[in-house]
Amino acid sequence: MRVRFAPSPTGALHIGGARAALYNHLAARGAARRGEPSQFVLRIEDTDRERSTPENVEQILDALQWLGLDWDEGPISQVSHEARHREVVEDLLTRGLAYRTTATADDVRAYKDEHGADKGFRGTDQGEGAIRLHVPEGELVVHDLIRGDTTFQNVHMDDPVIARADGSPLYNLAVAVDDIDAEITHVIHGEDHLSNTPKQLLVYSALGKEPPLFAHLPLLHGPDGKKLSKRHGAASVQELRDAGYLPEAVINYLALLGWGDSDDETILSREELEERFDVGKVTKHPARFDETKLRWLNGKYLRALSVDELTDRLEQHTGRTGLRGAVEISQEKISTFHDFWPLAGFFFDGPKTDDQKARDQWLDDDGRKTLAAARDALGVLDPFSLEAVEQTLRELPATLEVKPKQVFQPVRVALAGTTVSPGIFESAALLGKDETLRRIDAAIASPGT
RNA sequence: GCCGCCAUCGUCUAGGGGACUAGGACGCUGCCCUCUCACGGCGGAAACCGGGGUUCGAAUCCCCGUGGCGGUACCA
Repeated sequence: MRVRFAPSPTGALHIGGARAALYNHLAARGAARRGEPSQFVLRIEDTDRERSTPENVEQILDALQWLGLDWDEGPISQVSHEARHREVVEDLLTRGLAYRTTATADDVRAYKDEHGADKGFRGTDQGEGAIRLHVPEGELVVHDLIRGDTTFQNVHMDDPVIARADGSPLYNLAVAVDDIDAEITHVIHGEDHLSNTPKQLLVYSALGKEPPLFAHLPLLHGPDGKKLSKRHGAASVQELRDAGYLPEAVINYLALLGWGDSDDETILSREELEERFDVGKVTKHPARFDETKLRWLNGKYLRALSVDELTDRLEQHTGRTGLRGAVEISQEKISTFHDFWPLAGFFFDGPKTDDQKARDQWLDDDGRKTLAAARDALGVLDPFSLEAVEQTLRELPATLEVKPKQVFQPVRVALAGTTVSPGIFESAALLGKDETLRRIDAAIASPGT
């Protein structure tokens, strides 16, 4: 099996593109596991000279690497094959299968007004202008692994332009030729290409080649059911990375977005995905990209990481060091990298100052009295260990004849400046005796209302 | 307009004529755990787009309708 991912470098790697890449990759690696020699080819579809830039290519390669989607061949620039494409075009011209015409899009429209909207444009050779392929009579059948056969009546198809007036090849010609030359066996790509496929079939048949197997993946939509785009938040792989997601979670989520097998497992390793994935079982309908489930999945993967591993990644993501202690006691409370700092930043930046409500509620007169008692009890501890802190604070409610919460929350607000934090004993132990006492003193000195 | 694809809980899906009182997951929700928030555990509500067929029997097959989406470039 030989598959390819062929993005056009017109921007960042879109999530839909990443999913297409993943499905190709899983298909190839899965087949390889079953003993079938398989390759995943990366080709850059850069024949659109206006929009294709080296920066965009770089972005796409970065994103694929981040996701762990490695390729066996490439990246191959489609433009680098231009000579070959021109040669094919010449050949088709010589054999009378293609012709030159100066007809423009407007002319095509005019032709249809005259011949009926359901009659495709048919031109004649004018010796100059763009190069179009003659569409024969009959019908073309796309054999699709996901949706079965789709039949297109040739009369509806305009003679497709395969090269510009200057001879530069266009997408439908270049794709087919490159897939033939690269001996691609399975073309797995977006459903937006479904209506292009008959045109490519024409090229295959003009060249006397057997077409590959096709699989047209349904498109991805945003939460509102509209085509996924920037305004839905994260729409590209780099945005997901920046938002603090783990690549392994993104892979798992994407794999299950539009595909599922009879097994009800949700958490699937790369290996399991490769073993189980079957492109024929991809759903036929579009799927909505919903970040909620990705968040949950990401939390699962995050918690499965060792403290060292998570610390390492978090330090890379935040550019800070010395996070291990805070990471250890925050791990079960965060779902993405981005959740970390809002939760644990107070260890490093001091208590939060933007939660007046918490101060008002817990640092009132009663609260500060409790804090004073806590300060006295903690002040004599030596060593200031987690066990000692916990034992000391746990004894306080009974001594003061108040509810546990009335001790723990004021302490929490004193240390963190807010009512949400990692465990209070762990937090105090991590801050250490001096800092803990300093923060409690500060809270007693500057009360709420 | 024309061509084409699609349609199961709010979301992602399982289902390929009887095993369906339609299963799982996220989310929502009740309880438990509990120093906050989470995590975790145990429950709950929640769907076959509509109408015709075919059949002893349809979520599953066919037709029509409706709705969504894609294409309709000398873009990819």
